[in-house]
Amino acid sequence: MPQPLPLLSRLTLERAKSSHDHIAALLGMELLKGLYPPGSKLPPEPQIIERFHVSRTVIREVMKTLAAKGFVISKTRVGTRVRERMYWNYFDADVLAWRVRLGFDDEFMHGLVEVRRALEPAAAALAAQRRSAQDVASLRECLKQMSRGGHNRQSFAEADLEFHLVVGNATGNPMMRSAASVIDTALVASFMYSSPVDDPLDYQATVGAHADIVDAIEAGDESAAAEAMRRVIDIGVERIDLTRRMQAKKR
Amino acid sequence: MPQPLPLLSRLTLERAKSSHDHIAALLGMELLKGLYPPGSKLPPEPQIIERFHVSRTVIREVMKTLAAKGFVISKTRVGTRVRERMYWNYFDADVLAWRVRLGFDDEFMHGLVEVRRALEPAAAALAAQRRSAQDVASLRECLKQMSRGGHNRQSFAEADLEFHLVVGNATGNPMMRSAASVIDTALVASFMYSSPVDDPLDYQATVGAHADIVDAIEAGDESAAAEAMRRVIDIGVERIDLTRRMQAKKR
DNA sequence: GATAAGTAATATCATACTATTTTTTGTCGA
DNA sequence: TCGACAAAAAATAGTATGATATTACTTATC
Repeated sequence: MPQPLPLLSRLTLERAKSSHDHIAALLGMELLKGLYPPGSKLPPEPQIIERFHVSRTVIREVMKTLAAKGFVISKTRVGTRVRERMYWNYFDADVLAWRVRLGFDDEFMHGLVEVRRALEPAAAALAAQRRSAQDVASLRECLKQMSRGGHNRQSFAEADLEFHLVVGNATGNPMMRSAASVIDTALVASFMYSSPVDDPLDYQATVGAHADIVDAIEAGDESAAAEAMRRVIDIGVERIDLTRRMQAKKR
Repeated sequence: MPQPLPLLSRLTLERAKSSHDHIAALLGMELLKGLYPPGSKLPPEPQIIERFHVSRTVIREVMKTLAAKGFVISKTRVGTRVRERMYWNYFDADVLAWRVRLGFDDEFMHGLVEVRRALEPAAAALAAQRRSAQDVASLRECLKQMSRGGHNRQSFAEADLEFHLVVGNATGNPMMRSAASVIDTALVASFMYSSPVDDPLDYQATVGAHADIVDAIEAGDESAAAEAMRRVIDIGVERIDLTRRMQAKKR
């Protein structure tokens, strides 16, 4: 039987991996950092091989991975060139994981939230429009998981992620599903930074707002579902802003 | 000097390419078609090699590409397994190109439009909030390109795509930029199916609606920009629905 | 049952060879 | 002498092949 899926592990643990994954992440992060500006050429294969002490096979497969994510493009005789940032696929679990590893700065946070505010209320509205009885049952189950006491940051984050994945699924739109999956995984990583479980009031508000979403979806009320989803996102933003201000004061 | 970018060519032409790209597209499309259900295992390497008559190198690089897009995951001794559809990266130029090649059915169209209606008005609003003088100038230039006469489907589609890319760029949000780039490229492929240039009234309405977007962005009016963007999308939807109905009648 | 040996699949390595394009060089004609 | 075209060379990624390493499942052994 297939294993249960490693939900957050990809973003959080990142331990020992294949040399391919290791080097892909390293080069990916260097690209994200802007070490190789768009339009410039990456060093030729032999040089990269030299640098990492691996076989050409590994390097080539890494390049294929980076090319698949829109970062580079290779041409015979010409070399491997970095593409314009516009073509970099930020809607990608690996890319976001690399980005998070680079640091969770304000700019990145806000960009993520902007996308989330655009997509997720729309997803909630679609879910309200098309939800099946099964979807609603799954959401209620998620809610139960979230509201059961005794959560730590990790376990609450997983429950929260699961909730949003189910909403994405209920839209019946594959693109929404895949977007929700990617975005939320990255967002939830922020829970490692500041989490609702640290503050009882925050915790209660978060769970309550999620319950509102379920109610609206069950009732088939699109605009209420979208509105409730917006509230959930905003609560998260406030928490993060608050944490930041407190940390700034401490310094 | 770097070449001008091949905007649509990736989605439309798809000519002779490397065997890697060819096989990646083939397997990617088979996966999209559901030929290998999630959870199942792909045939082992030797069998795939047999099938395509290429070297192991090529097959392995194809697998890395598919893995990078979230379609499969390979493990030593276990084999290559198809992942749940939720993890497939639909926000990807290649994946959308494969999907388009499979056919532009209603369901796909509407899914695309739903995402577009969620993201692009938000992008327009952000652009209105942050636009630079340079952005506005670029948009005006795009508009001029769109409204100059003598367009064929391809050339108008390119001008339209460029417009939306500039809007995405003006948001200053990398995720918005990359999303706009991917989505619009796929959407614009629909212009090969039905284009505003075929009908003078439609053409005029489309250009006019785009002009409204620029005006709103320049004025910094977020909600007007979002609203105008919604109108642009809806005009496109109407055109496509109309084309479909006429084609259905013909049969 | 727990442990160890075997085995089948991908992961990596090493070394060729091929194909494609850019650059250079050479040739011819004006 | 200059310029235009053509042929040759060189550089780089693309493909091919076979060997070894690693890993997780299976079976055998105690």
